[in-house]
Amino acid sequence: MSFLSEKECEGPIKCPVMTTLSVIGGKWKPGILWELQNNEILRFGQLKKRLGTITQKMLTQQLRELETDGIIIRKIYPEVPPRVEYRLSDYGKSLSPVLNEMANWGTGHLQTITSK
Amino acid sequence: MSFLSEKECEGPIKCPVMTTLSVIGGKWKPGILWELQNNEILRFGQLKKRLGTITQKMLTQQLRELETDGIIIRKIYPEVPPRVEYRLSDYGKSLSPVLNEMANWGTGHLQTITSK
DNA sequence: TGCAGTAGTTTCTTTTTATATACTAATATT
DNA sequence: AATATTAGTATATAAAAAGAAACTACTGCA
Repeated sequence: MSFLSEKECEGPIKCPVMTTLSVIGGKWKPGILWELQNNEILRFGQLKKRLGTITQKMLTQQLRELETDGIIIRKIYPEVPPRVEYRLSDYGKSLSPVLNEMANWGTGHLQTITSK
Repeated sequence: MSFLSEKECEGPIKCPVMTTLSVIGGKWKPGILWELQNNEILRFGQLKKRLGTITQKMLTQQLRELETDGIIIRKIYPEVPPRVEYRLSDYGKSLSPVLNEMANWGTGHLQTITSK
């Protein structure tokens, strides 16, 4: 009937929806996840190009957070010039139903608001 | 295979995940939606009490945004002292699969991070 | 010697979000 | 006449998120 228990959304106890938001929220994370969902492996520069207007600082920062949360895997090749590859972890792949639902609803909502 | 098309996440075209985020994101909206999902009808003051530490300004602001997006319905009773009731619209109820997935994943994630 | 290439880091500024606090209106109750 | 009640507004402030721009390291190549 409900999607979370009363206690989980009260007082100092964390609401699980907000927990999810803390992992995939923000301006760039959805785009990063989307790219990694579609491409399996991407280097830093490729990711940056695909995201278009993101700054290096933001990309690094968001990637680090996703890595810390166990969503993505960062693989460094000790070469010069440097090469770093990013991919979704298995845990990160477990987000796909969430992202799917969000994307579906968002697509419908976009139609709703642009057609009236 | 994928949850959104390439174009939908590029350039000036809006990413549908971010569209959804723009409606349900932020610090207080998940909590508001959760309360209205569980209680059907709530007055301003009841909502405020349940959310604990939210300020009146933020509550008003977030409620107005949800109303503008068609997610909730605001019913004013011309009484003194004033009475205003909030409830989810049918459109707002269409968010429940999204919130469900988010809550499920968030619950699992909370366990993951607190058990290690 | 000096430049290209990659994946960053650092510092500073701007923008966006959120908070704190005080104030209002209209009536009923004390 | 003062006070409580409810759902807000208004104004100012603080904190968080994002952006801009410059800088670094290491090596190969011209």
